[in-house]
Amino acid sequence: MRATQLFAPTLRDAPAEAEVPSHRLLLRAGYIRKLMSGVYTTLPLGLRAMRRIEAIVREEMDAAGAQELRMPIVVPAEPWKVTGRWQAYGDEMFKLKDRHDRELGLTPTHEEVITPLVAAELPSYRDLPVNLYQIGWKYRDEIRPRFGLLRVRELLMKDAYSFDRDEDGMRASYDVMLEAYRRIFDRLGADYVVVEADAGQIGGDVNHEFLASADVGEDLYVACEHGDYLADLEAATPRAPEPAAAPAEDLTEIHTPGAATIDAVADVLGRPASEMLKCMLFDASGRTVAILVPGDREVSEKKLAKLFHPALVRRFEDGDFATHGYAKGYVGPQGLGEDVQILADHMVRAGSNWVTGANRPDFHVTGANSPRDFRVDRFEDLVQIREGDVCPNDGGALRIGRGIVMGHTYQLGSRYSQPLKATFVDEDGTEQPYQMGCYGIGISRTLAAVAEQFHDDAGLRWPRAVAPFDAVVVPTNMDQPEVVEAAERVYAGLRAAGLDALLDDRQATAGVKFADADLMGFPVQVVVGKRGLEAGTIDLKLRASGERSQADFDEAPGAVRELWEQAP
RNA sequence: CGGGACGUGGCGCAGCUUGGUAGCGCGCAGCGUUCGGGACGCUGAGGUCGCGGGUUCAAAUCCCGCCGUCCCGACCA
Repeated sequence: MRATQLFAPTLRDAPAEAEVPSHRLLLRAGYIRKLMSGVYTTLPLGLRAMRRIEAIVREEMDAAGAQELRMPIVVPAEPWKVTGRWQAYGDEMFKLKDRHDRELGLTPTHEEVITPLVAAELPSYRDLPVNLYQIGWKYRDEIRPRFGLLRVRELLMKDAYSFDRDEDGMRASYDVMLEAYRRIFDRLGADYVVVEADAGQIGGDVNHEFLASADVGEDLYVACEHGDYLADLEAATPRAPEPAAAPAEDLTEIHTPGAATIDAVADVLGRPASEMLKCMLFDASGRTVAILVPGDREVSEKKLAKLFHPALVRRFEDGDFATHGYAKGYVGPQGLGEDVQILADHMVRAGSNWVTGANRPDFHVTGANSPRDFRVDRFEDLVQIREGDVCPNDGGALRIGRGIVMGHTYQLGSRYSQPLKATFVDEDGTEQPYQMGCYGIGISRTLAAVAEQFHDDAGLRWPRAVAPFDAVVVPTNMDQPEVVEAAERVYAGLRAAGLDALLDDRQATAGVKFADADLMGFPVQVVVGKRGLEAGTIDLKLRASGERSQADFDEAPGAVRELWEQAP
């Protein structure tokens, strides 16, 4: 490819709207352009890089026994209503109507398409297992698209779906996919972790996320300092501390005027927040629930949502306090009626002689102990995890990291096959729902995630698995025919050596070409100039390390290939 | 949706407080000089100042409404 024929407009200044490195650099280096919020055009360089990723994904999917197909992106509403996701996705799903006023949607994922397809065509246990995948566009009307390709409304995704006869089969298929995913991300050169995660909108029990570690990652995960525990922040469960055995003090009411927050009470009493018992009220589809956590901890509303699913949990608002007659800021678990369910975090077990609300304005109590002064219906994992919490496996300290979700795998079981009545006839003649798994990789996001990990001040510096070109040949003196001619020969030699090279044949100064080469991030730069030619050499630069070297002009292809192989 | 900011040639910005001529850098075109880390000179093209309304003799500038974009929160590949 010649630069004069490549549509790759570079920007000297970063557009003001781009904040994170991947967004800024993909725009500047001419990989993408924005059409509207969360929707991007992929320019030739971006498309090449994405195709490199796709190729690796395809190879590993095929090797793992999955077959590629392609499904529509415009789909009828009905199956989505059957599975409940028409409702569950809500405004996040793009919805439209055709001329007959039929409700249609743009696909956020494809369970509702593939499941009926398989059910109609693979009626026997003899047809199983099967694993089908596609690489295609997904649509999600995100609340807030951001960070360039990292969170968009139109995304390129590889989605695979496995269908098995029973749960053992599903788990086996799942394990095969997990292995394939590891190979994919290893080959991409990305620095990533695999964590147990929250299932979100998709559903199912077991699931894993593949996270590229990155400062701009929106997903928090916890990792044990000893490396034996990894989990998504929302799925992580710290080890519950040992119950404490302090002598119980008397329950005493104290006057705490105006101290309606934990901090205020801690201030008034001169005691740490960890000795307070935070009692938060929630409404779980009409039922009142009290959640107890130590005063220095936050309640994880995601964990609550999961615990109470399918009931909808929401925090009490001012109106709720009023109608139920609770004093906001002064609620304590003592004396709450039987109609109120009281859940406490495991950490509450470890404390005693709590300071908590007295259930009337401007008063708290000290010395509150369970079960003498208040009851706990159930102990659950309810707190938001934080740095330094205790690893459930070995007691090590947990650290919090940030990552970008590149892939997510789920064991769905019959979450979709059941409602969609997708069944096969088993060996014993009975109808059984398929046991499914689904496996996603955000191709466009992965490109951005890799860019987050591989860049410097000068621009992108792709690992060779992703780079749109393996090398760029830069003739420095376009006014000198012998230089141009030599560059052409090197370019031809590289192609003969199996390298996908870009020849920067633009009538531009060397400085411009060097700057663009750095910006675009090709692994190897080959400089052909007058100076070198006189000595019979070319100059090489490894983008990743900035390391420069020389090679004999006559041995250019071999030398470049050798250097390229040293690239990450 | 709640909170914050921004919208002026392709990109980055100034001008707005205190209404009166639309300006700078980069990029783009032509000519010349340069030519191994974003060269230089001269000449030139390019702007409904986001949109609509209002105030005013006069609005990029003041007022109202709308739209768009970005950032912080709840969602996800």
